[in-house]
Amino acid sequence: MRARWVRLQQRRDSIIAEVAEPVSDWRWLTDYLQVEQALAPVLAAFPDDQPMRDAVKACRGLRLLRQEPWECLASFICSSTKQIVQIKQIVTLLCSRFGEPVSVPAGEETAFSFPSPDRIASADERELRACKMGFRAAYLKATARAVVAGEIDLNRLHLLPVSEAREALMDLPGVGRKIADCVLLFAGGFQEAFPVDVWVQKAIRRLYFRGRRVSARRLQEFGATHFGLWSGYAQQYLFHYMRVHARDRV
DNA sequence: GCCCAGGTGAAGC
DNA sequence: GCTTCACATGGG
Repeated sequence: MRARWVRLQQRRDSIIAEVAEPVSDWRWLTDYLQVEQALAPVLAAFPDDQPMRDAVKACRGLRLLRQEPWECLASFICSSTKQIVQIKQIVTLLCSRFGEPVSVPAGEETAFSFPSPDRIASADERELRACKMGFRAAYLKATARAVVAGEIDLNRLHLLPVSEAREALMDLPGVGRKIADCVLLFAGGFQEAFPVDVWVQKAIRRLYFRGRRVSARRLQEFGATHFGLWSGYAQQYLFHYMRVHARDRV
């Protein structure tokens, strides 16, 4: 997939995209933003309970992206026990040090593509650590090598049954259930994937278990069964609701 | 200083 | 099976 520069602005009923070069086919962007995905049937499939009603109300219009699989996988490998601002910083450093320059509009700062698996696989682990990813550097490099070696075909994961795709991802170093589910959901289009991170754990504990002590395993089970066929979307509404609108209030 | 962060893997019961 | 812990690094 070719890397492109784009700046987006949201308007009430539209999105304005500024690009570096003339574009005749916008599918690369509409696919990424998933703007063709009708939200009504998704929201209608959510459980009809107060937590989901509140989350939907607070996050009106929220959609999932359809990300490029390698970029998604590599970014989430860098994400474990990191704050989101720090993850952004790591990804920015990775791009500027290992990515390729992309064309930008006149007057804009140089921008870089997300680095290829090949480039990460051949990077020195110390160079990767210099991108502030700490112990995740070894995982990232080992996974890049596995991808380069053809041990997994990220671009064909979406053709597999979800459980097989998940197993293949979890065979990679540094990839457990949560990161695997993120890649399935954000890059593979598996709408039933339900990544359980600390935010979603908090959300489910507070909203559905009244703060009672529940094992992570049990929360995973609940998430996968309670929220229906579009549980991945439900997860994202809960996640965003919790992070941006509720935090400690719920 | 202390605690926590879009977890994982290894080791301990 | 489950729970606990180390793993880098930075922010609050």
